[in-house]
Amino acid sequence: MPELPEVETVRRGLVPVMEGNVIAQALVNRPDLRWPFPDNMATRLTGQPVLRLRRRSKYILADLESGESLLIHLGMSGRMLVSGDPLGHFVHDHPAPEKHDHVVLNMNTGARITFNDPRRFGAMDLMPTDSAEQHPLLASLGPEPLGNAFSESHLVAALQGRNTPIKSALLDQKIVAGLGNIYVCEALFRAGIHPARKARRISAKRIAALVPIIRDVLSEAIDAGGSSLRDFRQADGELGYFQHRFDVYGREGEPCRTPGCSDTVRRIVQSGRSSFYCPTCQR
DNA sequence: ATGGGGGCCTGCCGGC
DNA sequence: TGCCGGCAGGCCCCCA
Repeated sequence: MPELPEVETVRRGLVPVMEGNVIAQALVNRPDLRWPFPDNMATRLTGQPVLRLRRRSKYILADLESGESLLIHLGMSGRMLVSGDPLGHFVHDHPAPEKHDHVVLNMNTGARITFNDPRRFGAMDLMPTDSAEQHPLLASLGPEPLGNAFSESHLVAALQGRNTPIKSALLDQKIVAGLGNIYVCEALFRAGIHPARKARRISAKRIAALVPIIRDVLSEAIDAGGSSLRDFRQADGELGYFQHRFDVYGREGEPCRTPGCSDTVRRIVQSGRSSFYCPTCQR
């Protein structure tokens, strides 16, 4: 159930296993996830050296020597399991296959990467590396929140006149890429902004303050993922799931963490999604 | 153009 | 114990 920090954690975990190594064999166990896999995906992956692993928003891109890039999206329930890694970072033995193991990549090093996704909201696709940005899933994405293009002036301009709740606006991947429900809730808590407040009713000053807060929330989560990744290496090789301490997300009815605040975290539903917030601290 | 809602899937959890 | 409704962190598509 990954947002940007979880995807980045998965990418970092895959780098030592994939980058510079060859996909000796790709096994594709069903014709599709959310969408059909591209024609001959297994053939187009098999034998390919992986030059580089990149991330754009919540997507991982593996650049192959053939000039194609493999796009990986984990959807809501996608997981990457690494086993048989000769570097010793992950479990050495290959575990028994499990339900929902949809794609398996056997590397020339003996490492195996298994993509497991029960809900199948995930996706894989292949496209030319040199036009990857034009891929339909990537073409209309807004700036990376940890990059220079995500500036205070960008966010102020993007929210200008928008009549939608700030919560919905920050979930809009065209405005800023990579945020999901959890980190939007967390960022709005830190910024002291009520999730239902209309974007156009928030002062430019408060919008601008959101930019470093969003960066901090995501960076801290990535750091937390990096530290727990070491634990997973000793455990079962699973990448991307880690416990992180949230201030409001999933804490309905529990005390607000703001020092001196005696209120409790509330939950409201916006566009069918839960929003968690403190009514005293967020206006 | 913008904003809101439905739908895709399976698994899990709490209540009866 | 079993069944059922509600819920889940993403994203696309359609409609007003």
